[in-house]
Amino acid sequence: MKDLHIPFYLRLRDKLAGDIERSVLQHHAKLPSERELSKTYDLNRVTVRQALMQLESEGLIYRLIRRGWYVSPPRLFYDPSKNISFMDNVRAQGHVPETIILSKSELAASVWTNRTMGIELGAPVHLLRRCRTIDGRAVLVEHIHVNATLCPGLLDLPLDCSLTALLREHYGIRISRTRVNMYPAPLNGDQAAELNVVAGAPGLFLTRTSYDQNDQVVEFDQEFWRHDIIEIALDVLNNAADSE
Amino acid sequence: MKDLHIPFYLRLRDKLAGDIERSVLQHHAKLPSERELSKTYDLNRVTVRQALMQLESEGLIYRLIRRGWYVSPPRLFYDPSKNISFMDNVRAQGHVPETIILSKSELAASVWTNRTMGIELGAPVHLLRRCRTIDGRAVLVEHIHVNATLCPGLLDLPLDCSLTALLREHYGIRISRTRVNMYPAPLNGDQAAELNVVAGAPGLFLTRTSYDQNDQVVEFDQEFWRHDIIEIALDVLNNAADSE
DNA sequence: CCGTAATTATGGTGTAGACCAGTATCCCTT
DNA sequence: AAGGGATACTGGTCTACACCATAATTACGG
Repeated sequence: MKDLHIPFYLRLRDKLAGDIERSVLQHHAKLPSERELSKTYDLNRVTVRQALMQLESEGLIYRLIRRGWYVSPPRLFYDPSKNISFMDNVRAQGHVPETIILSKSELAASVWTNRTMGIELGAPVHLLRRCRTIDGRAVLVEHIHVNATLCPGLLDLPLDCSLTALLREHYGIRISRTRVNMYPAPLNGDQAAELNVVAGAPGLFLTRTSYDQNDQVVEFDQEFWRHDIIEIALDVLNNAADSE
Repeated sequence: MKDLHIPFYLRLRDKLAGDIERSVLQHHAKLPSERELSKTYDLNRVTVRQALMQLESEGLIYRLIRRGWYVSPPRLFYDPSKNISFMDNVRAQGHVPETIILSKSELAASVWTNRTMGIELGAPVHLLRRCRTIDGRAVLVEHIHVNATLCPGLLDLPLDCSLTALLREHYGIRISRTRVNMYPAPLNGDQAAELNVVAGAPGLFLTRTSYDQNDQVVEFDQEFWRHDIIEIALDVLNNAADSE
């Protein structure tokens, strides 16, 4: 026998999801306050929040911390197998991208840097932290580590565009291959603050390890995305002998 | 001035995360019950659950519905750009995969099927629902739609292995390219039940659209993954003219 | 008219308690 | 020894309330 009872928080979820689908609520529209929803649907505020957080995890709504809940716009497509820059990709889909430099510094390679990048302990490393926005909304923060021995003075160049282009044009470094890793993970402390979300909000963690012609790690990039911003999409061409 | 106050639920999170990292708690080990944690750390059960759900969303722990919370094992690597079958991929990483047929049926193409697969309305479509496990634990359910006109009788063949192999060997169909899409999304109702998780638990939604030599959609696969199971990893080779 | 201070409203965090629906266990009966 | 039923326990859902920090708004004073 099936359980036909649907919890209140899922019913409210369905109601609101329906309103969004039928465009009763437009993109970036503000939802009523939690207390107001609580009153109109005669539910406890805790239950209302359960429904809202459900919708958030589905990517249908997002929140501005201590300000309210808003309807999410459609996702941005991202193809990790292609080397299209963030700026170009966003523009190609009809939106306005922006890059904000949060901080830049040079530090000595730690044990961790040695492990992930193969840079000898104490050697100089550039650390660049940037925030990217789409249509004025912060969608990701990134921490970029660059082997400073290969590109001294990099941080004095204009850093609000493609780093790969800078490396190629100013230092003759060509990225031959890039390793991309990603998995869903919540945004914590610092990243959450930059993105104006509550600590622990769902996110997508993506790393990019770029190797040069000599198979040396030039750049190690950690990207913390809001989870509801992107949809990963790639085309796979099938070679002769494969199984699935 | 920074806010130095750390909420109780995050402190408990940190404590438990530390225990897991230092292997005080082993993989698949059961955590104390919510009420017990509530008592030992002198916190309300709601607050304890907040910490547990935080750890769940980070992929550090998972839950068996109404049974308890357990420590997650490491993630499985998955390269969407390669055509390695689930079975091979799991085995290659030292685990035991299994495929369970949930249901199989033939139905007439709906409007939705027409849109996504380009099959004319009313034409026959095979629908296969499977569940995949790793070391005995259900990790994903998949709904596979196959253009039945191209492969009559497919459902009478053994379906617990690679479909692509069946299509090639029995029908001479070769998949020339596959479109892979994915984004984080919670598991709802049916999928959640199959995976023994609570409705709304975090997940990863992945679709695979396979085209044959004539660029016709042969197979449309929807996969609902537990979010903590996989890490997507792929290598990108850089061509001559790219930006980032 | 503008800038600032006070007020109000909002979401974020937390407590205490309750009931329900499944799971696991143990004990009793056969 | 095996089966079955009562029972304790677990997580899942929900209420009612409270307090805080910050955002938005209003009121006030120069």
